[in-house]
Amino acid sequence: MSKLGPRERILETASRLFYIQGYNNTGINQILDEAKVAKASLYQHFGSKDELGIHYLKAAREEWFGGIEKWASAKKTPFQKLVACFDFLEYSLQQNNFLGCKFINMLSEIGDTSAPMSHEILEHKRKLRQFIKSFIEQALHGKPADEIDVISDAIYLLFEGAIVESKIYKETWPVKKAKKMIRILVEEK
Amino acid sequence: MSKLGPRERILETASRLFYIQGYNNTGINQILDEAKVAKASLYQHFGSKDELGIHYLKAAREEWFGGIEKWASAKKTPFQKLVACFDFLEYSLQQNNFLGCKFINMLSEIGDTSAPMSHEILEHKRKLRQFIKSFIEQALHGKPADEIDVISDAIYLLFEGAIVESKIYKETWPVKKAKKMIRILVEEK
DNA sequence: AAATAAATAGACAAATTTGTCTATTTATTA
DNA sequence: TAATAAATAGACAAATTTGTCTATTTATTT
Repeated sequence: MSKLGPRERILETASRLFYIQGYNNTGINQILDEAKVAKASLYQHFGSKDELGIHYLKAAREEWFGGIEKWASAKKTPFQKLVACFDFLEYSLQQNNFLGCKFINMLSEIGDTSAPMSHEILEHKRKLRQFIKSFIEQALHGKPADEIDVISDAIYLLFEGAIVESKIYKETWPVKKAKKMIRILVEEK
Repeated sequence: MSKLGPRERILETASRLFYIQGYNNTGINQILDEAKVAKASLYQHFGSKDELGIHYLKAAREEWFGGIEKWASAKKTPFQKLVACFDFLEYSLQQNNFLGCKFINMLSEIGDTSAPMSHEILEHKRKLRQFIKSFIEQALHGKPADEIDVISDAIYLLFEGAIVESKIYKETWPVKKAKKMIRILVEEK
C-alpha cells in the first residue's frame, strides 16, 4: 500500500488538471477537492499557485526526459535512437489525447508574468535541442559542421512543429510526416 | 479624420491585449478602459467575451493572409514565393516582439472550452498548410506526388516549428535555420 | 503514554471576473 | 427641428479567484 502523501497528491492532481484544462483555467480549490487535500497543506508545501506551477514544470521535465531517454537508449545506432525519439513522441501524444506540449502550453498562458516559469520552459527546450543534436552529430559524423548544424536544427524544428500540429489537428500525421523527412535527411548507413 | 467607431476600437484594443497578455489574462474592463468605450457598447456589438475572441481570430486570419499573400505575390517564381513566406514570418515575429502565433496561443488557453474558436484555429492552419503546399507543387512540378507530399508538409512543420521556437527563444535563428533547410529541400531550378 | 508535528475542515477576506440594467448624453436621420 | 438610434457612465449582481487564519483531528516520535 504505497499511499501517496498530500504533497504528492497535490502535484499529481495539479499536473493532470494543468495539462488538461490549462493553468489559468484550473483553480486551487479544484485541485484540493480532487486531491482530497486541505488548503493549508497546499500552501504549506508550495507557498503559492505560481510555485506549484514551477514544480509542475520541473516534474514534467523529468518525466519527459525519463521517457524519451528510455526509448532512445533501447536502440543501437544514433539514427535509430533519433527515430525512437519521434516514436516516443507519437506514442506520448496519442496517450495524452493530443494535448500538446506542457511547456509550450504554459508559455502561451503566462506570457511574461513569471520569469521562473519562462526560465524552466527555455531550459527544457534547450536541453531537448541538444539531445537531438547529439544524435545527429553521431549519425552524420564526418560531415561538415555547418551541414550538421542546419540538419540538426531542422529536425528539432520538425519535432516541435509535429507536437504543435498534432495538437491542432488531433491527428498523428504531423509526426509521421516528420519521421519520413528525417529518414530522407539522415540516411541510415 | 478617420476616427474609429466603438466597435473598431474594441476589436483593435482587444486584439492587442489578447496577443500581448493572453486571452484569459485580459479582462473586459481593461479593454473598455483602453479603448475608451462603454461596457454596454461591447455587449451590444459582440454579446460576450467569447464572441469577441472569435472575432479576434477572424480578424487575425485576415490580417495574416493579407500580409503573407502580399509578400509572396511580390516574387516571381514559386520557390521565391515560398522563401518570401519565411521572410514575412521573420519580419512579422520580430515586429511583434516574438509573441508567437495568435492561433496557437489561443488554443493553449482555451483547451476544449470553445468549439467555435477551435474551429477557427483549425481552419486557419488548414489554409496555411494548403497555401504552402501550392508553392511546393509548382516548384517541384513533375516530381512524384508522394515526394511533394512529404516535402510540402515538412516545410509546413518547419514553418510552424519556427514560429513556436522563436517565441520560446526570443530569437530569429529558428526562422533562419528553417529557411536554410528549404533551400536544400527545394532547389531553385 | 505524552509531546510534537502534520494534516484537515472550513470560514473569511479582498480582489477580480463577466454580464445586466438604468439613466443620461450624444449622433444621426427623417 | 423633432424623433430615433447609438453610445456613455457607472452602479450592481453573482460567481470565482488566491490566499490567510483558527480550531480540530490525526500521525509520528520521543
